[in-house]
Amino acid sequence: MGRKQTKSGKIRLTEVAKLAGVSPITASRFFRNPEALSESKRERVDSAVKELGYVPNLAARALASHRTEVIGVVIPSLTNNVFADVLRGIYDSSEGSRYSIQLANTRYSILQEEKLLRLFRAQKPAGLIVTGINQTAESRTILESMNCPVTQIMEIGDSPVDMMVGFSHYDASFAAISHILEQGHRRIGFLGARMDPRVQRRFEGYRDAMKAASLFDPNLVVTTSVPTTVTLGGTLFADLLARTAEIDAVFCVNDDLALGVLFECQRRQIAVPRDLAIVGFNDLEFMASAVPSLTSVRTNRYEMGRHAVTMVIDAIEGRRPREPVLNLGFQLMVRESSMPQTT
Amino acid sequence: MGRKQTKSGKIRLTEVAKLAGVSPITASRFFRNPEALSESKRERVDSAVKELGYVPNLAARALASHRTEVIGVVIPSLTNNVFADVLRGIYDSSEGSRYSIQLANTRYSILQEEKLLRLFRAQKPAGLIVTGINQTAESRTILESMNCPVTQIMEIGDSPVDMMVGFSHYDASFAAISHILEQGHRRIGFLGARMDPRVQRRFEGYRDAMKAASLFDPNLVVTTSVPTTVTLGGTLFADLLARTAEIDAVFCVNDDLALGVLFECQRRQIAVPRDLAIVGFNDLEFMASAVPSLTSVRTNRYEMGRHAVTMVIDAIEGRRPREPVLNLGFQLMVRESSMPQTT
DNA sequence: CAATCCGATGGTAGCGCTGTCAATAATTGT
DNA sequence: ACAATTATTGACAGCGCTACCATCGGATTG
Repeated sequence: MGRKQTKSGKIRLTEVAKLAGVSPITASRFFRNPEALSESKRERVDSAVKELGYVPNLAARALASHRTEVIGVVIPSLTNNVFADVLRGIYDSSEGSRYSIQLANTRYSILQEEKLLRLFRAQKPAGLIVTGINQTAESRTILESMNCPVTQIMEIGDSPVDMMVGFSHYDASFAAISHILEQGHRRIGFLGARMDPRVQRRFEGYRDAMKAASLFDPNLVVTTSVPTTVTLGGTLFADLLARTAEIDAVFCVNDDLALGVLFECQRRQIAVPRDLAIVGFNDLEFMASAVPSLTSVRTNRYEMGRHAVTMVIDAIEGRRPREPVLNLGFQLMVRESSMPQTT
Repeated sequence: MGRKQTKSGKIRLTEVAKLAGVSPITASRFFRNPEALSESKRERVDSAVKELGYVPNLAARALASHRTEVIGVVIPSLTNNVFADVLRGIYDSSEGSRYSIQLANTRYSILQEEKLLRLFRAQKPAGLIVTGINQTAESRTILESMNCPVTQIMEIGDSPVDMMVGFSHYDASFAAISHILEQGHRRIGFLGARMDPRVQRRFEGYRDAMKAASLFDPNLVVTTSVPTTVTLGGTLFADLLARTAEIDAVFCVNDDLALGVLFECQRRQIAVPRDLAIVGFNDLEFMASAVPSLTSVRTNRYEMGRHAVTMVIDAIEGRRPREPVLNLGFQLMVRESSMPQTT
């Protein structure tokens, strides 16, 4: 790391420049555009930086350049496992770049989102990653006025603000229901909690797949605006059973609910999959090791985070993608809970 | 929000001051120390700010004041549910304050931690929150040279760098084992994954409780450095069974492992709690709704996050706590998995 | 060989705010 | 009533960096 700054005090770019025998502005260019320097100067500055242990003052840089090296990330929840994976992808791929991540949590409130976006605008971020495609008109206006690359994540749709990485929740849900139907089930319940826009789209996939088979029945649908928990899965399932006794299968909008349903089945001695098939969504890790193992829809959350950051950074640096919308797809992970019963 | 800045361009503090009929420095003080202004000026500046929709330039502020309004947070994992709760507490209580959170992830590497702390030091944060008490000597030196309040979270110990919020993993674990022993179990297995310092301390609590009862046996201990998953819980349990057939109970260092053990028991037709008691750690939400419901040690993670931020902000603003170490304790949540069998 | 262009470098002038300290006004004590 | 004290306020001078434009050889061109 080179010799630490001694009593002399602050190491500024000027000091580096002096030691390297160049002008401060040349030293500055060393950081921002090293290719513009001649080989010799580049090396001289480089060794001066190391020698002095120089660390750039980000505030000064931001003030002078009217830009920051911050990528804002707006997500609706910190607790939801789904976002943990996305965040990991985001932090992993921001590491090693010059950009730092600034996280903000809307708690599923679009008004809070507006407020946060306004805050971000004031800080002039280099780029922005926002969750979903259902911003308010005002939020969209803010995003468009930001003058920086924006990536919407978690889902895809027409009319991106700028770029998008995600997958179709509708298609994923439709595929899951098709699979359940193929197993011969007719009465497929739908369990939904916190009906945010993406969950809403999963419902639409369910509804359309059921309607296509002429099997849609509103009595099969149980939803709530309450946030998801495992316990809630059991509760919703109990509600469903209370409403209609004949149930072949249950599609849960996420894996926590599915696990809750499994536990409730165990409590009620309902054999899975013999008496009831269960399918979840997201494919959290525990789904594979439950007994019976639980079918789910795998989504590429970590990759979503990684791509979002890469796309934003590329765009900041002028490398715009050919296609602004990146569909990461999904995979149906068929497991025991929805398979023809074995043994 | 007042009239937006029109074509006129940038709204600087100078513009606000002009409109309010005061000097720029007075307007500046309006933000940093409003009580120092006379009632009348304060109102005049306040309405000028609203009138113009003024937003302070944080970079300029940081450059001039040699400080930022950033609280750095260093955690070892983004995926671990435990930290999700802590983070929620942190973000919740930083909201509404002037401070913003800068998150960094060490991935359980103490070298990475050193590197991140060095990075933070360069940015002169207003305060810092770091996980655990096992920093390297170098990390401690960096922390001490930071010249800002530091709170260590997740556990407590002697010799805080500055402040601490957490609980004793040793005591919590000891209490859990004592409870299992009280149920009459003698052969209590220990299952541990990713043996980070806090998990290590849980092991020590287990070991000492077992030794006190003259029941400690190294064959009962199965650990790995692999990160925790539910599936891993099953695997470790299988390993334990392969090693010693006689097992009364299993203590898992976290709830994911405990759930994995439960699933493995279901696979092997081992009745819980009749044939085996299971106790986890953290008390994640699903523990209460598993079948049978699973005993765990509840920790106050959200509160830990909240307190950490509050303590740091208070310290930044000169309100130092009387006691630098805050013990948030734990509660043993006794459930079916460790109770005398019913029915 | 002058005209042109280009890559590499430097000088000047702030970016928008606050630390420091001095200056002024208001208040108090004796 | 007058000095001493305490609240308010302001002037000045940067903080450390980069945008912008100017400069200056040297390569390219017809």
